[in-house]
This record gives sequence, structure tokens and C-alpha cells, in this order.
Amino acid sequence: MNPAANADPPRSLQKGQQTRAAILDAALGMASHMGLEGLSIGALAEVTGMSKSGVFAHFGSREELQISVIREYHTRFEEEVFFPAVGEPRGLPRLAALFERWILRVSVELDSGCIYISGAVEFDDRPGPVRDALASMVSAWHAALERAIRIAIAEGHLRQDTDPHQMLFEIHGLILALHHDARFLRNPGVLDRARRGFARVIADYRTPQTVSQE
Amino acid sequence: MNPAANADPPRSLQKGQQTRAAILDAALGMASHMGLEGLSIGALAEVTGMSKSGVFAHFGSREELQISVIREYHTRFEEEVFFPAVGEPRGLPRLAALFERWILRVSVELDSGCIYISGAVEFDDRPGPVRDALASMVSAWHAALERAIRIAIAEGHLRQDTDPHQMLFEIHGLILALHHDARFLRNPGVLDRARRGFARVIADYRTPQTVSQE
DNA sequence: TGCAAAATAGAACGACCGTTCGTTTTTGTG
DNA sequence: CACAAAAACGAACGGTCGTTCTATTTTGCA
Repeated sequence: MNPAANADPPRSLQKGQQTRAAILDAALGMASHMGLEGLSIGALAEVTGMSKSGVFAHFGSREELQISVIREYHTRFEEEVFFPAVGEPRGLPRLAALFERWILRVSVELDSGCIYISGAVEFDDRPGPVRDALASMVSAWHAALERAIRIAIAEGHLRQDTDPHQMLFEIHGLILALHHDARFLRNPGVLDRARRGFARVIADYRTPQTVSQE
Repeated sequence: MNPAANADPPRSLQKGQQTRAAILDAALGMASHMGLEGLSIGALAEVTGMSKSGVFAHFGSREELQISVIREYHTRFEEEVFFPAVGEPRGLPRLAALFERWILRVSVELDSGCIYISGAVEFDDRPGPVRDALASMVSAWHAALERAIRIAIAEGHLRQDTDPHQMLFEIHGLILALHHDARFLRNPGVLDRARRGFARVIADYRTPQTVSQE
């Protein structure tokens, strides 16, 4: 049925790693739509044009496939959100860049979905390696954000008595609300709502004197 | 295996409605843990001590079962969150009561899960009657909240230029962050974080003069 | 170019799924 | 008490799932 789908394969990777990457790419797309629990090796085989056992052999188990997908998502998230933003100046500019890239990632994902968010709901009651992998990466991301907040405090951009945990909690809420309203309710204009929410949070935690300084 | 589980059945309902209610109760508990997609008629039959076909006959299809669970959750949510809160005085007191009961519902559900939230993630990419039922009830709840905000504006408790949609967006974010951090990350003390976030939102949208008035 | 190793295919498995159907039990009532 | 209606059962169905095995093909290197 499927005309041979491999066009100009780059010679940089071994064949195995190459198809593994292709499978992982398809799996990430599938998990974004159907969730990590919606991942099916059979469907994945159909999409990639290989046999079920061929797909299976690359991961050894469904659970390992799910974890691989999580790791792949983590890598992309780092590349598209974290690394570009840490190039910004320390303090508020960096924090704002992190947030802006974050909301773009979540809302570009109008048709792809954030695995961190959907995974958190899917696995909040399912102990095991998948949940552990997911939780550790979400926690790492939150820790990075909290670090950015602490830097902004140290730089004098935010009030000295700012509770970084609390501020992160509120910012994270804006992301989750954006995800919910954009993907589930399909409300238009939610991206700007998230931005306005962020501006209000920043305004609240900002040092009074810097308002006129900048 | 299972010793006859029906102890003193109330005579108010027909037998059919009675067992249907029992099934629905078990289904709600199961859906809270495994999600609406995790609902399985076989597992439900085992829990209630009846046959698969016996359970099935009460709903006619798995989809209808899911919708029934959503409706049941809606009813309980109304009873435990909405109705008691609308007894409070119009304006800020009522809005605060709605929020307080809401966060309790979400965090008491440390071991039961909010179907509105998990369902939104599960069905954001799955068109169909289940998604429609879920969306209509979530929207109804949001509309009720927005109404409460508008009343608070009309009462003069909140600034006249308050954007109800925006404020709802931010409050909803607090709920979602609470749900995420409590259930997935299992962070302690998140309930108070949600309360502090709410207080900050209120403070921002409050009419300046009322601060000293009360 | 030849050959071991890696990659993929293909068939089969046991388990669970939702659903159907015919039968049996239980219910409520005239 | 009898009897029709409602409820519950039990077996079977076609399907999909993850996984295992053995064979076949493809790869990459000596």
C-alpha cells in the first residue's frame, strides 16, 4: 500500500537510530493528540509503514516507548523554550522571554498538545516509571523557572519579599488556563489573556521604584 | 465470591434505578482515578458484583455511560459547590464562597480527581457527544462564575473596568495549578497557595475605596 | 565481495475490550 | 397467587492490544 517512504536518508546516523528517530517523531505527534496512554504500537506501525514487531523492537516495551517520547519532548522543549530564553539578560527580561516562548509552545500546540500537561493529568494516579520520568522533567522545568525568578529578585527587578514558589504557582496557572481554554474550549484570544495575566503578576511582584526607573 | 452486597435497599426507587445509581457511583469513582477513557464496563461489573451485560444494559453503550457519569458529576458539583455558595450575599462574598468551595472540591479530590479537568485534557482532541456534554457543562459552570463576577462589579465591590473574562481566566488558572500541583506533583500546602493567589487577584480588581471601607 | 550482525517482517499468543443475543431470575402488580 | 415486565446473567462474537517467537531481509564492515 505505502510507497517506500524513505527519501534521501542522511548518512550521519546508523539505519537503526534513523528509523528509531522517525518512529519517535510519529509517536510524539500521536501522543500529542491522543495522550501518552493513547499511544498504540499498532497504530504507530501503520503510520510509519512498518510492522508492529519492527516498531516494538526499537523500544522493547510500550512503557519504554512512552518514556522515550517524554524524553524526546523534553529535548525539544529545552531547545525551543529554555535555551533561547537563557540568552536573554538576567532577571525580568529572561523571565519574560521564558514565559513568552512557553505560551507560544502551548498555543502553537493548538493542534499538538503539551505532553507535560496532558501527561500530568493522565498519570497523576498511575504510579510507575512513566509517571516518574514525567514528574522529574516537569519538576526540572519548574526548578528552572524558579531559578529565573530568584535571579530576578537578586537583580532587584522583583520585590525582595517575593515568594518564588508562589509566583511560579500563579504563572503556571496562567499556562494551564491557556492550554485549557485554547485546546478544550477553543476560545479565541486566550493568548493575550495569558500575556495580560503575566503582566499583572509581574506588576504585583515588581519593586515599586523600578516602575519609573525603566 | 462476593457476599450479596445489597443491604437494606431504600424503597423509594425502582430496583432498576437503584442499581443504576450504584453503578454510576462506582463509575464516578473509577473515572476520577482512571479518567473517562479509563472507564471499563468489565471492571465496573467486577466492582459492583454484577455481570458485564447487566451493567451494560443500564446504559446501552459505553459512550452513554461516560455521558451519564459526566451528568452525575455535574449534579454533585452543583450541590457541593454552586448551590451552597449562591446562598451567600451578592458580590465579593459570594464569589469568594464559590472559590473556596471550588478549591476544596479539587483538593479533597486528592484521591478522587476532578472530571471537568481530566476530561478537558482527555477530550480536547476527540470530537463527539462525550466532548460536547463535557464542554457544555464546563461552559455552564464558567458562565455561572462570570455571572458572579459581574454581580460583584455591579455591587461596586470590583472596579467598573474589570474584564470578567480576564478575571475568570486568572482564577481558573489558580484552580488548574492547584489541581496539577496537588495531584501530580503532590506538593503540600498548595491549597493555601491557591487562596493567596485568589486574594491577590481580588486585591488587583478591587475598587480602591472599598479597601478601607470594609 | 562475503559474512556476521543488526533490523525488519510475519504469524501467533493470551488478555481484555464493547457489544449482541438468548435464557433465567427477579420484580412489581392486578 | 399468578403472570407479564423488568432486570440480570452467561456465553459468545469480532476486534485491538502488547508481546513473543522464528524467519527473512538489510546493513555495514573486513
